[in-house]
Amino acid sequence: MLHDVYTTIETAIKETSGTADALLTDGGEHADFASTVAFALAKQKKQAPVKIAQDLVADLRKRPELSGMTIEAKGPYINFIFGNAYVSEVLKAAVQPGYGNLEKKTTRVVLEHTSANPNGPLHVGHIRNSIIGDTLARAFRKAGYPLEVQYYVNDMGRQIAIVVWGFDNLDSAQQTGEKEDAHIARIYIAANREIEKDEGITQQVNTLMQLVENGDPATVKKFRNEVSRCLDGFRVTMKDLNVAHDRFVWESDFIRNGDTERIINKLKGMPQAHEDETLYLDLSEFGFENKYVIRRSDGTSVYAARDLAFHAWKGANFDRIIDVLGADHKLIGAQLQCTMKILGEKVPEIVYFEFVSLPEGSMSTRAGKFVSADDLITEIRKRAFDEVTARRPELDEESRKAIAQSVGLAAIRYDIVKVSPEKNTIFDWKEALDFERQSGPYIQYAHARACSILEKAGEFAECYDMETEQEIILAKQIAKFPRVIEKVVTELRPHILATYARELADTFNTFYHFEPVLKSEGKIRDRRLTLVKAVQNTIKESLETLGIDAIRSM
RNA sequence: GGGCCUGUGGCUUAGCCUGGACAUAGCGCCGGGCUUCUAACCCGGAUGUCGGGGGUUCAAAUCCCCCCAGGCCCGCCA
Repeated sequence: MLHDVYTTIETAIKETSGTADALLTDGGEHADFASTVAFALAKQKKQAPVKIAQDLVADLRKRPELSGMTIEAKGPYINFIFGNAYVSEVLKAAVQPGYGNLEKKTTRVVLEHTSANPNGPLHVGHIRNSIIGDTLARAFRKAGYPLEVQYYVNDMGRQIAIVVWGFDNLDSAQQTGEKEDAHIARIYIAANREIEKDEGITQQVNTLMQLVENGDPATVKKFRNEVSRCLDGFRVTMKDLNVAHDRFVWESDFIRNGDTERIINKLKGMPQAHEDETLYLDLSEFGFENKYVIRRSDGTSVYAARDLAFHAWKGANFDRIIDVLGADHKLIGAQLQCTMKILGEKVPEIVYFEFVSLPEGSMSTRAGKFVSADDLITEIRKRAFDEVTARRPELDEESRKAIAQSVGLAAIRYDIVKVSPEKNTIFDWKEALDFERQSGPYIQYAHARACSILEKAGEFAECYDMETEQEIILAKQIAKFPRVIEKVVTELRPHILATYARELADTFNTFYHFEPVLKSEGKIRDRRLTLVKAVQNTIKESLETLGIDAIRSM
């Protein structure tokens, strides 16, 4: 609906001014929309921008399609302020369940995220991938797309071979109470130490890799077994984070089913292909200087070959392919996109996020230097439980635990998703455990507050005619929600939703402190309750799209 | 050496793609607000060479060029 209004204004400006671009932008604090078209016309019309703006406003006010809207010239700016009819329309939609759902689409989307190597637990860097990916997934579903979310299981890598070697050759018993993925990390770290001491082990690891590629049943079974155990651990962590995948796709399947062989044969026929000891592509004409190796001299395939096969398969089954990958994948991601394009296959869209490091430096599973997501979850639940206990001592332990779990989840997810993905971040315990403003719990609190008012209010007659400045500001903030969802899926930037949800909570809190709801009477009470219902519903939809529980009490 | 990303008050951060009205907010700091709808809150104040320099433009945090600093990448690893 906001979109329709935008188009209407845009067309009106173009027709009135005769320009090709209406230069229409968000009006910020001044207006709902504003145009700077007067600046652009100043030179050609040889008139002052202020005069041009005044003349245009006079003409625009005559247009019937803009009636009900306040149009004014403020210096060279032309401001558009929506009328009450617009606000009423918005609120009618915003009180309905599923507000913000966009129209159903038929484009089938496949989204891959997390896909961490199964050689140790998910750490705070991996879950940046999970949370960006899962939030995008929720936004796509809200935007009406049929979507499948996949986890690509790298079960043939050197890391896994090292894990398998460790289990075969070291003291590898699982300790009591030790989670599967933590157990695997312990063996992986120990095995790497052995490799540093004795170079001969590398040969044994290479042998394991050859055996698995050739399909040696015993080796394949060992690899599958350890990888599965690690994934079981991941599933627990991801469930705690409210992150879900529809399908786990195993890398080795693309060897077994012949897809990798098929794509290699196809690549051989390309003009960019070169075959000496290895098979590689020369992509220098596209700006890539290094060789893009597809097959080793010993005949085994490399990761890139399997990845090409995987993406060709995705392209055959879906209309749009999106991958969420760490910034370290930028080069190979670009090479993959380039190669898919040359092959005439669908080109994946890739969302990159920069690294999360620790105050003491980069994280490394191999070196055992990382903060695991499980540790973070445990700590944050403890901290949240203490907080709930201090604030709500009257609640029984079970209720406090449930709230703490939701609050902890909110704190983690929001803390990660609120930052632009291209920003390098340093994990900070103090900040992660903060529940104040610009946090998930802050937004949950605003929601719980709205729920509390509605619960106390009981029945009321919905009224959509807002009057005071605070009411209208809040209603217009609510109006932006569907556009935010649209923007997230268009730009593939979920942090936009995080910012929006916080701003909506801010606006509601300000309203709450200035405009009494339950204490007002008659029509004023009805319309404010309607507004609270709309804001409660919009915050709820926002939180759920962020993968955060919209709890009714906290 | 080359490529990509980042650099915004003491700290963290939005805005940058699509240039425009006093640069967004949080933490911290100073001062206020709970016998009143949940104070995980609200209101007010101080704090900014938008990394540096050049350029384009009526107008630059935003576009272009150069430089500086940090991160990542440039493997017959994944």
